[in-house]
Amino acid sequence: MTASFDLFADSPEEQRVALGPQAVVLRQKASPLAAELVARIEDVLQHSPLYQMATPGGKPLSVRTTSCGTHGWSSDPTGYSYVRHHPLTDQAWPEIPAAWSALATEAAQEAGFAQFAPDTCLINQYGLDSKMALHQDRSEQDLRQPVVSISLGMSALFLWGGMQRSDKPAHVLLHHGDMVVWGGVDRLRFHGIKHLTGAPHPQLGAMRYNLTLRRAR
DNA sequence: TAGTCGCG
DNA sequence: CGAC
Repeated sequence: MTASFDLFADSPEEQRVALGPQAVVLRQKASPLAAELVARIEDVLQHSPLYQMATPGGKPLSVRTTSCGTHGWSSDPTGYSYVRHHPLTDQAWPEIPAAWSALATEAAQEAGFAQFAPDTCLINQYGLDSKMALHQDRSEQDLRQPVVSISLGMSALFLWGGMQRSDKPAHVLLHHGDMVVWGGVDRLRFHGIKHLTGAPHPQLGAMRYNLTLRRAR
């Protein structure tokens, strides 16, 4: 079931936007918390450098990616999977910053998913030319566990689709500090990012980071 | 097939 | 929106 209209997040007082029975956008009022989240990105990237992945068919992704947690999401010629080591450094992924996992657990709770304990966080860095085609998150072992996505930096146009790739997606503008949580009947909804929009971010410049916290195992 | 193209 |  796809929304028949576009959702535009232009009212700052709006805290929650329902995307489905078990999917919601949570917007933070102020951003001291978001600033703290941003500060931890630098820590993680220092030990876990961004790199460019490609689809199993060999098409490069337009985002740069890295991970933290016990597992990291990976795409390579053999398919999508979770791996325990950074493919370039061969080192174990750094720990998920406590501020990130605590916030993800809290957001999941808010969305109706109790005791969410992420073991992986995918970090996607978007530039002005980056986008993400419609896809499903389905490499996780237990699909009863939700997905928590945190937006930082420039705003972006989020595509919220249906259970089939051809379903027409709703458009949702995501801003710095916004979180999207989805699970249950909405867990396999197709989603993507059309493009960045608005002004460069004061701290991050013409960049957006998306933190996707999941339970891989 | 987490990308991109070609057709309408 | 199907096809690769």
